[in-house]
Amino acid sequence: MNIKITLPDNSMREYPKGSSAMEIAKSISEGLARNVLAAKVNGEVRDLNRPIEEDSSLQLLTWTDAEGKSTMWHSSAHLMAEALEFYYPGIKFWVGPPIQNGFYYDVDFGGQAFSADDLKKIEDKMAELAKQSNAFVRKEISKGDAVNYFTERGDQYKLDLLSNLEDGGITLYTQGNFTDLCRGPHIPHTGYIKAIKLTNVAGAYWKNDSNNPMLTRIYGITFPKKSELDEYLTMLEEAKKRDHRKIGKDMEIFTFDDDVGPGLPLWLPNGGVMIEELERLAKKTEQRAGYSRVRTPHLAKESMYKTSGHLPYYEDSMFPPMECDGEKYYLKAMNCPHHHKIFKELNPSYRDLPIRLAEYGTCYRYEQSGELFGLMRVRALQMNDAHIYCTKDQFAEEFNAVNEMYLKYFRVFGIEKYVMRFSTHAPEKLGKKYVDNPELWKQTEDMVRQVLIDSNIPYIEVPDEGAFYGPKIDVQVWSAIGREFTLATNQVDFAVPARFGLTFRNSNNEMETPICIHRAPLGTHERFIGFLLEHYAGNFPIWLAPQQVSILPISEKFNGYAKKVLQLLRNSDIRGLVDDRDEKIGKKIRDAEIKKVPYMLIIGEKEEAENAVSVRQHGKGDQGSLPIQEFIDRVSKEIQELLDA
RNA sequence: GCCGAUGUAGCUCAGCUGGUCAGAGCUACUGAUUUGUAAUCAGUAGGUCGGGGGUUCGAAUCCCUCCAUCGGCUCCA
Repeated sequence: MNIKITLPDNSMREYPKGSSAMEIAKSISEGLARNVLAAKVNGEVRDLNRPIEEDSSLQLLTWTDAEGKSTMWHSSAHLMAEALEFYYPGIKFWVGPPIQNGFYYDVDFGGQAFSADDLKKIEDKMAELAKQSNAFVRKEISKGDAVNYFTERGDQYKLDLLSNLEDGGITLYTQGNFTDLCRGPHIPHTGYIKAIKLTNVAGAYWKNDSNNPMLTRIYGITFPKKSELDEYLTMLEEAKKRDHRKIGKDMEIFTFDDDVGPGLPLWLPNGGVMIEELERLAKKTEQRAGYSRVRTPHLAKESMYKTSGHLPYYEDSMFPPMECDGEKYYLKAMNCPHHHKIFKELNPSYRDLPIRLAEYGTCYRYEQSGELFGLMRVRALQMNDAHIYCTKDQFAEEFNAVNEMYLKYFRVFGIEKYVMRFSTHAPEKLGKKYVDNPELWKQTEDMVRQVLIDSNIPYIEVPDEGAFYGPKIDVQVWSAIGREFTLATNQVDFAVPARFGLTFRNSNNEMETPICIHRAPLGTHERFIGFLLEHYAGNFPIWLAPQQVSILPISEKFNGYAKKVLQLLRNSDIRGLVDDRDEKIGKKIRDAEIKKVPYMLIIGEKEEAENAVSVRQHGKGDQGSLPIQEFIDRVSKEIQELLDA
């Protein structure tokens, strides 16, 4: 009897019932059969050698398919487990999934020491086992037999997994001397794994719960070709060079100091310039969009955070309070309550709405010490914050305008890869995790969703991740080295204004509670500049570059003219420096290139005589000579165009 | 906070199992040189080897502890 197999190109072929995907691959081409790792049968990824019993659609997965990679990495995790068990008999395994780059396995070493120094011998053992081309053998087993098997081995972890599995469809996989409870699928045999790198070892809580004991998590990655591993390692090296902590140090953007404290960044002069430029951009953009700027203190009394409802939920993330005149004061971890107080003072009528209060507010959050990470996770942060108070009728338009602002910023910064993470509520948790107002949840979520759809913004919807007071959108971006960041956040709040008793007088002369939109398109200076450092690898667009022009006199004789040029640049708000060291021009150029200064002006006898400058552009080389004023006009125009994107 | 690792001049790093181990390059400073598109030469200066305690005749090197950083976990802008 034959079955019909439909391939991705919609062609159909007939095979005897019970043919395996591998046999089908061989029938198509030898080359394909050599490269195929797993098969997608009717949408389910499966082992290649499992017989196919009915008419099916079939996709043969290779290394170029994400699912092909995952299958290989999952199998690699098993291979690693086998190597680990060889050296550390009796250790217990939790789970070993494939991840974005490679795989890990969580291991309980039962008190035996294991460190990064031991990775090499495991790698070598894995290579040895891979060469044996041991088949991954799938075996269906009843739940009872499985429980017996793992009880006998005293494996509480696999028993825990089993307790959540239904009888039927439970499978074991064995390769060489290692057997694991596993749903599969796997590659046919270990010989497919040609290059192995165990990247690091770390602790991880069992079931990701910090109340549970820690297991040892070992990360690794494998490839079907040695050359691909080399490429991957080179890529990691490159990523290291773009790390914002390294660039930030090299370019003197920021630093930390033991005496100041962990997570409290000091912005060096170059970082100060970037902050000034970002704030200038934000203020201008917000001014045009009808925002009002306010300023609020860095602390407030305990009572305000009780009113806002932040204290009970947020106390652990706030710095401990300071006692003063018999009162407790907290450093602010968010600007919202202060802004709410301002709204209240304004006592507006519906004719005054929307009211948009903006502030680059400084907040302090007591992040756990292990969470601090360069500029990305800090304890003092300045947020591009604003709160928009509007009526229900105004909400969609206001929300859309906020989105437009996000998109403008993405253009200015050349951010092409982004996703909006739209977090909604979970109906069954109304009244617990979420404010109990189903109509408003539905209404605001529908409006937000519609704005996202209308503006054609890529987004993913995540249920049960909203704030307690409303749905929110987090902007996910990816830095050039592939690190994912939540850059900015945008939240709808229909609850806290009520807690503060915020009202406006509507057209019927009744008091009504406004909806509040929290938004911070540029996130915080800390995280945003951290992101920009990696995004641009320090090669900032000229408007943002701490130093825009380096003036390089050929010899000391021209230092005077160089200073004159510098003053002209400064008069036109262009940031420059004269390199008047007693060095040769080649050296000065080299140093300016390394510092990634966008423009270098080489100045000698000819330039001084002609009131000109010789322009060299970073990364592009000699651009010829220009009259000074022409250069200034060109730079000013370039800056304007970048900001008007 | 938890698991693991690391911490030597402003920067990048040597310094193996305790005894000329306090070093190199870059930077900075001084002098010579006065230079045309990615490194001129020479000299000088710089560190109680993260802090504190201990073991030892002797510790950057071994032990304890604290701090910070890094890789993860948890958490998040």
